[in-house]
Amino acid sequence: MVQPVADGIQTKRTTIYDLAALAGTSASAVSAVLNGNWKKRRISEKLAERIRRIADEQGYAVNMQASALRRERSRIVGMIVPMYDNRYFGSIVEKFEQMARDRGLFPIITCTQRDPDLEVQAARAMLSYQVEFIVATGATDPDHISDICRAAGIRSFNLDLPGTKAPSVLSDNFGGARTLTRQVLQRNRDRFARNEPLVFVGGRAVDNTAERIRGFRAAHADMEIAVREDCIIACGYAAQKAEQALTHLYQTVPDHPHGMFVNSTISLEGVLRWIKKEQPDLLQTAAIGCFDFDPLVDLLSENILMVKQDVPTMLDALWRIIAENNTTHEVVEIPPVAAVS
Amino acid sequence: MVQPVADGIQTKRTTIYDLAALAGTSASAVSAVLNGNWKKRRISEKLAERIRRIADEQGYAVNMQASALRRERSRIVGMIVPMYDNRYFGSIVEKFEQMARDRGLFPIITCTQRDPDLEVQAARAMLSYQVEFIVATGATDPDHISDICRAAGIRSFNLDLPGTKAPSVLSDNFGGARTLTRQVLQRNRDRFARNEPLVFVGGRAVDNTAERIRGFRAAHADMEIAVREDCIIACGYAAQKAEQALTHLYQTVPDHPHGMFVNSTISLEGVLRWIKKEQPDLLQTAAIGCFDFDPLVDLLSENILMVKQDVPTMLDALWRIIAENNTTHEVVEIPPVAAVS
DNA sequence: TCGGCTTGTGCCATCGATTGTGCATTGATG
DNA sequence: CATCAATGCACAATCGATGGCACAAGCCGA
Repeated sequence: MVQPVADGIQTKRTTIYDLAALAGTSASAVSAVLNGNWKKRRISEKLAERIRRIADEQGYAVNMQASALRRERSRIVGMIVPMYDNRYFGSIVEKFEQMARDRGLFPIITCTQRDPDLEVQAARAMLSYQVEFIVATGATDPDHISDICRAAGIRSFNLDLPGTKAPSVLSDNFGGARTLTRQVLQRNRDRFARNEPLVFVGGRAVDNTAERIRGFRAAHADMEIAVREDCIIACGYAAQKAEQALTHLYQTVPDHPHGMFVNSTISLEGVLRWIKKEQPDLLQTAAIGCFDFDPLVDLLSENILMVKQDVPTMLDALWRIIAENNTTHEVVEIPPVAAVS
Repeated sequence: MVQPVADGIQTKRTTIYDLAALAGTSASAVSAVLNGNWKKRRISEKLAERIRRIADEQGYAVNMQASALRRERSRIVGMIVPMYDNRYFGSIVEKFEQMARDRGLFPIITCTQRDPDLEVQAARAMLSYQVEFIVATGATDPDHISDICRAAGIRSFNLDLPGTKAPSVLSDNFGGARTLTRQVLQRNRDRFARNEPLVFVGGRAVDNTAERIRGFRAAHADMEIAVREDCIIACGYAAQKAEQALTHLYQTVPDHPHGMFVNSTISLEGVLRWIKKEQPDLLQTAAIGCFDFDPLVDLLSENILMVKQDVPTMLDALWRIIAENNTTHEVVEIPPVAAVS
């Protein structure tokens, strides 16, 4: 079983059979010792120790493919994420990975560029690798992913954007948007003597944006300011879309307001590009709100208020639901941490 | 073989044996048809079509665990990344995933928090899942990862930070730092009438930071400005470290310069926090350079110049080396795109 | 009509790890 | 000394997909 060695590189990996031969015992003993249930199999401490030593010397690592096949349990868990272009998804991924590892699971994460086809393709690939469940984060079509998972008999969960066919954990978009909008309106009134509504930019009308717009409206009502219906622009998240939308707005709606509610940091990028090009002093004459947090923005600008979604609490809730294992499709809403700046 | 169904969820996945039974044929025919080499096995178009239809109806997905075990080829490729707290690593991961998928490979990526132990643990886990190679990006100890991979007989590659035991692709840190430093020195001279050296903040002396410091020195020499050796502070990348370092510098070195070379966007975060707290008008009286690019910073500040590392070209080079399959441990240096702002 | 060739399929061993089962020892007890 | 339980371990089947090989059926020319 021991293989030829070329240039210090083994052409073949060490298996439990190799270790068994080296230790003068059987593969089943090796397996039992190395995966920890050797006491159940009444293997002597002496043999266990010898096997462990030899495994160590050989730098043995289980073949998880074989293990998973036999156990019918892969210990792999999957997460689908839209993009890595912002701190929000970045921190979700970092935390998810860590929490998976803490539970002895192996996380595989893939970003799908907000592309529904890629999402489906990624989910199918994960199923082929026998993931134990899939978390669809900010998916464009969460229910489709749930359907695919259900057909394969594995669970799925939604994060950041809700679906109707799996449990969902998301921010309190209504509350967060309401608070943020109120703070921006207030600052425009106090600091810039602007008693006008805000422009709403970014996001897709079909997803959490609807709830945020509801919060946006509620805040205007709270402050007794009339919402400008023609200035609510759910143009998608991409920076360029936001930039174009504002260019268009300023060309076609002469009496538009100046403050803004921007629906993500990536949309904010487009907004800032537009500001730099077309309204370079806007940030000195009006406040902007951004639903999502970026520390660099926070440190560089006085007049951009942000809400920070509470990633740790969201992921705690997610893993609690994963552990619970019941079949209700509950929706858990987590309040954002706070609006800052 | 067909399993009981509960609540619309199959408790057991469909296998090629199930499909074979449904199609009235053998598992080997199903396998051959579904993985595309049915022509070699002279399976009739008619049977192939029937099998494909049934597989489709059943929503069949191969068990990659079984397939990989048998083929002795997982089609999984691994990448290790420090953190997701900046756009640079984010774009590396996005691009790597896409390029892996384009090649029919399944990427698994894990972030290791700049923790050497986690890096090793992650590499071992990937090896257990039989990855075909590992790319260590910005690793704190690339050679250790190379050693582990070599012991398992699989290839490894270094990205962003070089190692001596595997091919490496990285930015031209010397050239990039030299250009950036020169531009910042120039701007300090032109715009702020400061003819003084820069403070260097962030990074670890053992890694690419050394080359950047070399470029930093060269630029000072180019401009005939003496480097302040007591103001070169490779305090690590973490934001807090940079913040503390500057606090300490301003307390203990009274005649320090004011412009800065900051070694990453995450260090910049600490620098900006410190500026906001302790020197709120610094950005109006001195220019800062940052080795790494963040579009939001670019749009919000006039006086922060940045270099953008050329991720697409770096990854093209990486995959070229991966495809080449030769054993030299070459180091490829890619010039950054440009300094902007 | 018979051997030889092509075509189309099925059988079975195999990948490496896991686990139910069974079989020797050993020591204790009557 | 016989009996029995406890102890320590090995054997072999199994997970699902793959691919070498054998084999049957059909066809052709001699």
